[in-house]
Amino acid sequence: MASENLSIARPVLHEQVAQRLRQMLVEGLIPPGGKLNERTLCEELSISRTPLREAIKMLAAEGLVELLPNRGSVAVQLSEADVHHTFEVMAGLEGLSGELAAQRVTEAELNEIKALHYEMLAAYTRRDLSAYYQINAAIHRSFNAAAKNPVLTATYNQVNARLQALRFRSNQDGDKWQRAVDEHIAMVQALQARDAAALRQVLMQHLDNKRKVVIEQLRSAQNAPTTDNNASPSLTEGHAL
Amino acid sequence: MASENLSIARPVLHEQVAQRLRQMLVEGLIPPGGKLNERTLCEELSISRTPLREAIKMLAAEGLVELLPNRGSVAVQLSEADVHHTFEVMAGLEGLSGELAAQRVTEAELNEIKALHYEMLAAYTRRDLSAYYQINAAIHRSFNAAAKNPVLTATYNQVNARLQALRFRSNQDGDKWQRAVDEHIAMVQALQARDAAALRQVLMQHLDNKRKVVIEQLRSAQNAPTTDNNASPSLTEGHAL
DNA sequence: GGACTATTTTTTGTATTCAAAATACATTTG
DNA sequence: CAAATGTATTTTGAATACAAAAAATAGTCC
Repeated sequence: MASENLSIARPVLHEQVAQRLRQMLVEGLIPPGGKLNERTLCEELSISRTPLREAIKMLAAEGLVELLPNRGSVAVQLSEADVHHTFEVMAGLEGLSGELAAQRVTEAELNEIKALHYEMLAAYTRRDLSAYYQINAAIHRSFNAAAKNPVLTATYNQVNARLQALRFRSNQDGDKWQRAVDEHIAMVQALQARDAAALRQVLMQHLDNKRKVVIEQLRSAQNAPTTDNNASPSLTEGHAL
Repeated sequence: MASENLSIARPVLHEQVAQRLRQMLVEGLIPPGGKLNERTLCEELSISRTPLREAIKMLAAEGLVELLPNRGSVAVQLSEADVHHTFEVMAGLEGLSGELAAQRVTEAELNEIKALHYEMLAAYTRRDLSAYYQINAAIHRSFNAAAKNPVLTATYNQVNARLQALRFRSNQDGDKWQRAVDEHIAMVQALQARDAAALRQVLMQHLDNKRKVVIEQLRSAQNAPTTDNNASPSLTEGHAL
């Protein structure tokens, strides 16, 4: 868990395949609930079934796919309760991340976060949703990095990956977007003040609001299902976390 | 993620193997840093390499083993920093568990926890460490169950599994054991009062203290290494969480 | 004798093969 | 025609076979 290898990464097939499959799941190329046909995927990726199956087992352990004994595997399809629970855990992890970041953030890191924050405000002012998302994600990564706990980062990323596959797009609504931005302002203030409790509070609230938006969207998407070729309640493109 | 099957569970080999390997890792049959020789394990478990390798990939995704490209896999050996970081995450998850449990615990659950608590006090009074551990684990499971968040439970268990392989034995010291018991008393009080913030605080403090004890033991074990046949810093038997 | 290299052996990674289960399809029967 | 049953096909599960890399061993040279 500590040994890092600096030599040029020679590709290990099952690792490459896992990475590729993760991408396909997050990008919705394999929709939630969609089946992972081994033969088809082997042909698409030009590999044999052995490394493919090994990769699928890894994704199953990560909670991205579900194994159905003797019936293959499908991309996880989170129920509304699942989404609720997952966001609760994400909020807890974000809160912890904030607490630790407030204690451990360096001046340089704080400065970079502030810079990103202003970039985000710019994107918001322009109502540039795409740029906003990218910067938003970068800010969250920076908070995580400032917390300086690789186990937390890994756990966070793993849980987050399941939500990414939902491909929701929050902050469509102007009101909620404004609120999210307000929360971001409070975050930076709390971080600068090194106020762990406050930062935790803001981050958890932030995630809580995001959860509400996502569940709301999930519901409306369920009521008005799109004419999707493959059965899936996936929403529009874009990653909101 | 939601579908449950009540039909007779037919064993799936890679799943069985993964379970068996987890057991071997937690029980120290495969010591931290120990190599997982595929041929040997195949013979021991009377299976072919395919399901074994699939199981190993799952354990790697769970963070219990590390994959060394072209060189097989080894049981993770947590550095002191790793242990520190892992406990930090555990504390965050426990804290969240407590917060949710305080909000959601039923009277029946609370009652059972109180019963377990008194059993624990009995075990402590008798200085019955083995019984204490078992009851302690049951109490923590009950808290988790009361939180009613399966994602949290799964995440908690996965992170916890890595620590289990350390096989440490805290509370040897009378003073620290007393403190742990005091914390347990505070836990039950906070839960009964449905005081989420207080329960979170106590649980995080509890984990924090446990972390200190474990790291202390890790250090003393490193300084005075036992005449172990296989290279491993594993301590005495017993699971302290 | 020690360090280096060549060769053998072992071990891991991947592909292929075989077996079993599930699904799809066709046929029969009420 | 619908339901049920039997058969063929597909798909998954597991074992074996083959290839490549790493480790171990032996031999050579200085």
